[in-house]
Amino acid sequence: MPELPEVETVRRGINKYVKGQQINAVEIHQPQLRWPIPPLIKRLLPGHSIIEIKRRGKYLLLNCGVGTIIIHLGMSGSLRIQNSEATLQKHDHVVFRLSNQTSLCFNDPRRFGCLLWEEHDPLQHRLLSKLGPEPLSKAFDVDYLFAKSRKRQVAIKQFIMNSQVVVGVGNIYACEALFNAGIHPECAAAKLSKPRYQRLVDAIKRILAQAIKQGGTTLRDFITVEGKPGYFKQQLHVYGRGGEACTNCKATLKSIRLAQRSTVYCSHCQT
DNA sequence: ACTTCGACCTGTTGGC
DNA sequence: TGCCAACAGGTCGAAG
Repeated sequence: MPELPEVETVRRGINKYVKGQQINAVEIHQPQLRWPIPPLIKRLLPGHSIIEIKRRGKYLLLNCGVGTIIIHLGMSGSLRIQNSEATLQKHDHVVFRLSNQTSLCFNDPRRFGCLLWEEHDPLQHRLLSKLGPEPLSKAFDVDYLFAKSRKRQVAIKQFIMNSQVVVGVGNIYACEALFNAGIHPECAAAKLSKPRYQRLVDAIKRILAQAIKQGGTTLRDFITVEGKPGYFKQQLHVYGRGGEACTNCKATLKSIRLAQRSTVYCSHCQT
C-alpha cells in the first residue's frame, strides 16, 4: 500500500483516534508476517496507553510508554479504526481493543509488512538504525546526495530507492521525481553532476510534500483509517502511463523493468 | 564495500 | 466462463 506520503497520512489518521487511548486487549490472529509478531505484546500491552505515534521512513512507531510498537505496512498493509462491535475482515492479523470502544486493526493480505516490539529506543532497532535521512529534512540536501553517490555504479533510480541513501522514495515517486528532474532512470548514480542532483533533490522534496498535502492519494487500493477508499487520482506524469504520450513533449513514454520493478520514463525528456 | 537476485505472500488483471 | 501467467505500492539478506 504505502509510499511515504501514504504512511504519513495513515499516521495522522490514526493519531486522532488512538492517541491517549488505553489498550484493553491485543488479539493476534495471524502472527506470520515478514517477521513473527512477538507474542509478548499480548500480556505486556493491556493497561498501557498509546502515548503518541511517530514515523521514521515508512515505519510507524506507536509509543506505549513501556515500549514501542513498530509497524511497517509492506506492499499491501493498512491500519483501520472501527467500532469494537464491528466484525473483523479477512487478513486482519492484529487487533488492538481500545478503551474508547474502538479497535485498531492491522490488515495485510500479502503479509510483507511487519509488527515488531522494541522496549528501548526504536530508532536503535536493527531495521531502523541504518536508515538514511528523511527526504523532507534539511539533512537531505544536494551536498549529502552528491557525496553519497560517488563511486556508485547503480542506476540512479535504484540509488534513490535505497533506504540507506534516503528513506521513503518508493517505485512510483522515484519514477515521478526522475521525470520531474529530467534524469534517465538507468543513468549511473556516480555519473550525474551536482547541478543535476540539485534538481533531483528539489523534485523529490516537492513531489513528496505535495503528495502528503493531498493526503497520500496515489495508490489504487489505498484506504483511509476509517476504512473508506481514499483514491483520488493524482497527477502522475509517467507511472502507469507506459505507451502513452509524454505530458511535456508528446513522445511515447517507455516502459522497462529495472531491478525487477516497472519503470516508466520519457527518452526525450530524460537523459 | 557494492551489486544482484531470490524470497516472502495474496489478489487482480489480461490473454487465450 | 475458466485457466494460467504476469504483475502489484517493499526490502531484507545471501551470494557473488
